[in-house]
Amino acid sequence: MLETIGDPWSLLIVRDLMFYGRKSFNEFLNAGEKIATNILADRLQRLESSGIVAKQRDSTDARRYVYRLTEKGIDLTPLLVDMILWSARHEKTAAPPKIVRKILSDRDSYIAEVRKEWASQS
Amino acid sequence: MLETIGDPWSLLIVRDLMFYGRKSFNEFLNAGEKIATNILADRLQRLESSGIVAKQRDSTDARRYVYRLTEKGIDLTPLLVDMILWSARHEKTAAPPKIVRKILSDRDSYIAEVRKEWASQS
DNA sequence: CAAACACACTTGCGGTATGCAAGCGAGTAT
DNA sequence: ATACTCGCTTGCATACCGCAAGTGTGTTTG
Repeated sequence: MLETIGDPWSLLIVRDLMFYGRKSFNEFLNAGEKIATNILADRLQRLESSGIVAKQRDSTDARRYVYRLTEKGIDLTPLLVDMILWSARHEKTAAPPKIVRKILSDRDSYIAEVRKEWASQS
Repeated sequence: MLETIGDPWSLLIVRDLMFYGRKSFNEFLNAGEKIATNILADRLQRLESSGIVAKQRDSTDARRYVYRLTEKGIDLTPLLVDMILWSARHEKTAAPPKIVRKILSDRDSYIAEVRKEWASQS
């Protein structure tokens, strides 16, 4: 658990994947958090080998890979949602207020919504 | 958020505090995870300065300090509970099966229970 | 078709954080 | 008074990280 989740970068990648629709190496890289390329490559590989994300070639551009959440990764949704809630409450959060408000009004249905979005892809 | 939570050791300390009733330096140190003393001292200080735990002298033994969760720390309960659930589902977890079963049957009331236990101390 | 470019990495290097063992000062037990 | 406990602090070797540059494969452009 903590080997995979207890790492800031891994969590950020999962978050980008889950909430922001980012899915390729460059999209993660340019996500504003300034992760180094070697660290990103390493974390993606770990996330893959721990079965949280899956990697496949982009069908439209063969140099590119597409990363997606596995079932195990999708199951992290409640956890990330709780992180967002906690941050919103106790720290100046960077999360979009729109999402925060939505989660605050109904956590469970928001989780169900995220799950539904991913259901088609996995 | 990730500065405080995105660190494995900090999370373990909060967990020990929240679920296992550990509250002194030595109790954290001998919690089986083999954290180094310098790291433990550093993490406790960070947790304190970020307002997640509070430190005070033990009234029965003046060499000892007692650490306890603040309101901000207690609010991490749902998050830790979700971690336990996720681990129980996807990894061979080290969490006591008894607790896991209890959480599985009713997450919200378990969280309320933890909160209640801490209410008296804060 | 060749040259330029994009993408996902990999490598080298200097700096920071970590693990380990030992030590230290204040307080307690004998 | 002496030995011991507790919560650190210090020194040192190793591991990890951030940054910049380079590599190989695949794609676009003239």
